[in-house]
Amino acid sequence: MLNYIPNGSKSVPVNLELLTERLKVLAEPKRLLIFNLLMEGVQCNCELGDSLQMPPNLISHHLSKLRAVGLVDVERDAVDSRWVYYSVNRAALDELNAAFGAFFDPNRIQPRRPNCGPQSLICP
Amino acid sequence: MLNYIPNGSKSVPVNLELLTERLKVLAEPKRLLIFNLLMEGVQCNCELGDSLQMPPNLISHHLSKLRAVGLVDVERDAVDSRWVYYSVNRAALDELNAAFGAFFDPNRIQPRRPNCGPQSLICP
DNA sequence: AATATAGTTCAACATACGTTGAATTATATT
DNA sequence: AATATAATTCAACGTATGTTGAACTATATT
Repeated sequence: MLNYIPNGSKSVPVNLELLTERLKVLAEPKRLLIFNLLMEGVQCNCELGDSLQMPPNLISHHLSKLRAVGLVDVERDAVDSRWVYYSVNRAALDELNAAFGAFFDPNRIQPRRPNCGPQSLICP
Repeated sequence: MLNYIPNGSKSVPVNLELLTERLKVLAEPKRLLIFNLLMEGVQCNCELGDSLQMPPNLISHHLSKLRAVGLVDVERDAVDSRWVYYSVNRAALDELNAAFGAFFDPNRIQPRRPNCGPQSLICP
């Protein structure tokens, strides 16, 4: 019902859709650099643009993708609302680490159980 | 020399190029499903195609991308070399987990140190 | 020798996506 | 009121990439 993979889906330990979605957003060189700066606490658009030598509209674009998957939060400055501050969403980061760790856990690796090939008698 | 990011690069704890490269390969729904089956020990092309209901040439294509970044190994059957068996490269998986864990470590999150905005006196 | 099988490679297509420059919004300053 | 500033949105472009069907390679079987 969740998906129609005959064999594989039964033991998938995580929400694969969410994991793929977030990995896709992170798997981009400049976005990963932006995220890295956010991990260090740097936050406003202009700072990111200066540090990474990227135009502000590109920063905006990449940040909107990071926001779309919940990895980054936004807050406007209380004194001068022209400034917006970006930060890593801690809960999403924890979720990401948990999902990634569960999926890529080396202990999940199983030895080959041949259902096919000349050393098997099941498959044609 | 390594790269020309003025501020951000100094404390990046991992090889960002390799991490991005591998995440890019994994951040694709069907490839993640293939990799999931390989974690479970299923290995030959035909099995993957049957389980995921995908044509063998597509399986080949995705597996070649997983191989290209070292995450998957290939071995031909000793008895009948028409069959090829795919497996997760344990060393690469460990590397991936180490890099991911180091980069997305929640302890890396720092509070904002304003270099910009109205609450700062440095930046215009 | 001829046929079948497992898998790969190739060419072509459609779509997704990062990048760019200009226009736009919203707030603050003069 | 007019100008400046921080950021976003929009339209357009070029490239990258997943998908498909057919051709091809290599090995095994009859």
